[in-house]
Amino acid sequence: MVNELYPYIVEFEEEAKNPDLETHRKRKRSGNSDSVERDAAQEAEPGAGLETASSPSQCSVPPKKGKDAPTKKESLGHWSQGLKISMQDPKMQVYKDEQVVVIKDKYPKARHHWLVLPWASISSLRAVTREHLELLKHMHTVGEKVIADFAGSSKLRFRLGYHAIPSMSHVHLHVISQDFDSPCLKNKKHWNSFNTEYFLESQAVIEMVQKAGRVTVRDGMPDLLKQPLRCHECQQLLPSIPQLKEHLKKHWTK
DNA sequence: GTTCTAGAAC
DNA sequence: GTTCTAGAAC
Repeated sequence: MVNELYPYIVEFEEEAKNPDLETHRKRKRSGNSDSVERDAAQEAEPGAGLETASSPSQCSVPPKKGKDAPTKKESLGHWSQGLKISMQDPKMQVYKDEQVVVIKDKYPKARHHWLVLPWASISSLRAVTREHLELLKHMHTVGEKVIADFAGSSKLRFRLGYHAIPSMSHVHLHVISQDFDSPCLKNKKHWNSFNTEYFLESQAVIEMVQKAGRVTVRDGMPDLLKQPLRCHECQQLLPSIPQLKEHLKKHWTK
């Protein structure tokens, strides 16, 4: 049986956390300089991004009047589409029901870090309307259930929320414990994306959709990622990521 | 989103 | 000299 959305298999590159892989850490770069932020700020484009460069069976995609036809190698092969693929992988799925699926973040920024994704293709919060309200509430509820099921006995605090300008396509709710004890947390952008207003509380997003019918974000979000590093527990300023990470240890409940 | 690395910061 | 950050990745 053919999966219409994902007609070909994309292999995930396993991250080199395995010491055995150390010797061939060098790998081809697959860089793409397209601006992610601008991309995320645009409206959803239904139908776009489902074709592949090497798909013999799907020859004719309705050509979008001349200009920005899908000329470049992108779409599903592009890193920003990775969630669409991960969420389909049973090995990644921690929970699923008719509306949503939960996977572990591939590069967790804390001891517990999950993503709740709807099966429905919603590119980002920009595309969210009141008709998605119940879905957003369900995503939140499922997030809380996953916490209860997998970290219920821990005393860790959790937050649920969305990045104001996500890098990855497909709406995803972050469910993340507040220890931020993870080797994948490496830079200022990582920290500030979860510890400034760049992180939009799920509850606030739900209320915004309820009241305004859509999600709007204040200007200057990219600048928030460059703000000085401040401890989320005691507000202390730290001069570098290594020093922040060392500081965080004193708040651990371990 | 990550990796890699030049050169700034210490 | 070493640590650390920040920008490119065709």
